[in-house]
Amino acid sequence: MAKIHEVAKAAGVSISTVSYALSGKRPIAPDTRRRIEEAARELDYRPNAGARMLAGRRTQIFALTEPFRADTHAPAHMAFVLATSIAARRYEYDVLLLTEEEASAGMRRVASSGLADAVLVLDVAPDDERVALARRISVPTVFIGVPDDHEGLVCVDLDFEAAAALAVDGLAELGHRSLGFIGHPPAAYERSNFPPRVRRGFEQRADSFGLERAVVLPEADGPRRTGVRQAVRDLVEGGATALVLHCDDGAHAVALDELAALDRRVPEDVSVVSVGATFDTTAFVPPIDSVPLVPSASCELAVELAMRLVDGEPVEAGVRLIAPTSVPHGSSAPPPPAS
Amino acid sequence: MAKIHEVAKAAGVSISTVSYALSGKRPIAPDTRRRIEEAARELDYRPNAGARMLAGRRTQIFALTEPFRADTHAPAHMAFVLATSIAARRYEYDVLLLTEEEASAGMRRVASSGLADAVLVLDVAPDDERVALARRISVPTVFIGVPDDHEGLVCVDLDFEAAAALAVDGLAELGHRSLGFIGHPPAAYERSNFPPRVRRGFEQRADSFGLERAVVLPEADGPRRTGVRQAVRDLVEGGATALVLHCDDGAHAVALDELAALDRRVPEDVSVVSVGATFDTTAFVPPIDSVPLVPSASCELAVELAMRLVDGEPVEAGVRLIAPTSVPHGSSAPPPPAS
DNA sequence: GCATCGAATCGAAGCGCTTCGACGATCCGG
DNA sequence: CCGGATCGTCGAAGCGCTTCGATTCGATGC
Repeated sequence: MAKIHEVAKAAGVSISTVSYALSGKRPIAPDTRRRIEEAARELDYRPNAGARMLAGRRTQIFALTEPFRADTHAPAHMAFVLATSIAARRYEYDVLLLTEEEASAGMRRVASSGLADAVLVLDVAPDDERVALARRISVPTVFIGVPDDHEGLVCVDLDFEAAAALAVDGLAELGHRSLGFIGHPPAAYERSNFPPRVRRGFEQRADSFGLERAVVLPEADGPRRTGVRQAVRDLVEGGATALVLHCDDGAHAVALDELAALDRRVPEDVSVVSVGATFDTTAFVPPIDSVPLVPSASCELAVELAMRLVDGEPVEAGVRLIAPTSVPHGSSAPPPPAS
Repeated sequence: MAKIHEVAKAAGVSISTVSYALSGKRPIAPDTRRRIEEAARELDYRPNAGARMLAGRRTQIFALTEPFRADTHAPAHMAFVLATSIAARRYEYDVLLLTEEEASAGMRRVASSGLADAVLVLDVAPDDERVALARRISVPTVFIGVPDDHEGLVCVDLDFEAAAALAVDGLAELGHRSLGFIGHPPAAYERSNFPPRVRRGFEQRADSFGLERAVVLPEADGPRRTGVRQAVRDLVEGGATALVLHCDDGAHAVALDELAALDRRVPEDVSVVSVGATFDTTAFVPPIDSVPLVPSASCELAVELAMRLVDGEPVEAGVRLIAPTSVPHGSSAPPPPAS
């Protein structure tokens, strides 16, 4: 743990010159800068974090609040945490993780102790308590997800409605007239902000095309997933020629398994499209068309906005919706000729 | 963001008195302390993190390095991160998350900038590069997991060998003479430190009882998990009357499904015991006996050791293995009478 | 040849806290 | 009733850095 003073001595300059050389905030003669950089490298010098925070009024830390509730879908959440942390590092920021009840209490604590320059909010609930908190604290806050009441907040998210609509578009274009939708368990529609948006997007776009549509939200009924199997059967037997899936990877696998059990080929007999998946839909048999939820897209934008706020640049409050893209893998085709 | 100076003025004392009253490091008259606490509460005062770090030589931060590799089993890793963060909060510590390549680079960075008081290492590989790093940096480091070369390191982990042995004990006592073992995919035995330990524990204990045993490490072959199904069939048809499972929850579910498909009842025809599971084995049908891996146990011990190191108390280097416990749920029984 | 200017560097003042040593007041024993 | 503990409180010295204003020096213009 070398100190700036030692670097200064080694390079034969004053400590302020070292500081300016390393931060680049004032011009330094090329030769001097070289000597300083070399000394710093040799001593493995890094500015002391505490001193830097105190003097520089920057902590270089983002607080990431992510409740990690017991029933959360771990892989997706992990993907967001990872994506945020990678995006933050691009700006030389570290990520402080606030989980569970600390997601709120920690947010307050971190804000009033000045431990973080900004707060990023993940796993947003429709009536999230962190919304009120965000309005109260003086630390810039960015939501990755859209709470019901988002007045005055900065929010970033995939345009889930458009994503579902995009899936419907593709199927309608292929000639499908009757679509089935398999969603998350009903509880997810209370707890999370996005499942209702996907459902709405599906329903509204299907309606606008005058398509028949049916929505099933199977319960999470243990590892056998009988709910999902039943849903597939009901939808297919009800005449759906295409399924739109917005559920976890296990449910995807089970749905495909059930289609196979029913002797329906994908895509010849039934088309399948996944919406809002964070996992790899090419790992299924067959690979599934996807309108994915890309964590890095949301997180990078969120981090960029957070940086702008930290830098005091003007950032308009409001919801930034990221346009979805469709990634085909051959799991949709025209419907079979009516039997 | 009130400052200590404002609290002092509000309470009519000097700032050092405020500091001592709030930290409890010197006796303060009860009445004075009350006034100070009240003022602090009213102003929502929290010591500035940077100033505290600088003056107090404590950052109140643990760095948690967790690579989060793409192929890691998200739920288990999330459970460890969560457990660590909860354990840390008990000591008023926050957790800084270092993922991916930052797991190593960040460890170095954090150590030399004094951003964290200690480093906790998760998802330990047998030949983990963080081992060398840990020896080089001056920040106390605790491993949750046991790398091959752990000379001089402080490591904490479940005693996986004993866990597998415990499962074998139970089955042997019930009279089973032939055991099957379903493990993780072969790659996991290179990448992670604990699968080989479970396997070894199983084999050695089975051998010491003179039991027949067979080990299968099914490939992760996509959502259909045909490898696991095949493994179950092979083992059962090979005469195993009990299965020891050390694999992810999906494989558990598939294994049970396959047993049902084979018309083998659990536990009447085949006993099933899970080893090292972080998930809830009572969610299966039927609920499965478990010798679980309890993240909070490892993480709490790790955090306690880290605290001792931070406090300069003597901590002996070495591996601390946590004794396993068996949690029966009715999925094992005596083997069926020989047919 | 002298005032002027810009570039490069330096010194010193904090940032907000913890902690050390000191000090006044109160208490006790003798 | 005085000397010495003891208790509670205070002032001031840092912690290691950033940043502001000042200074130095060679180059430039007139």
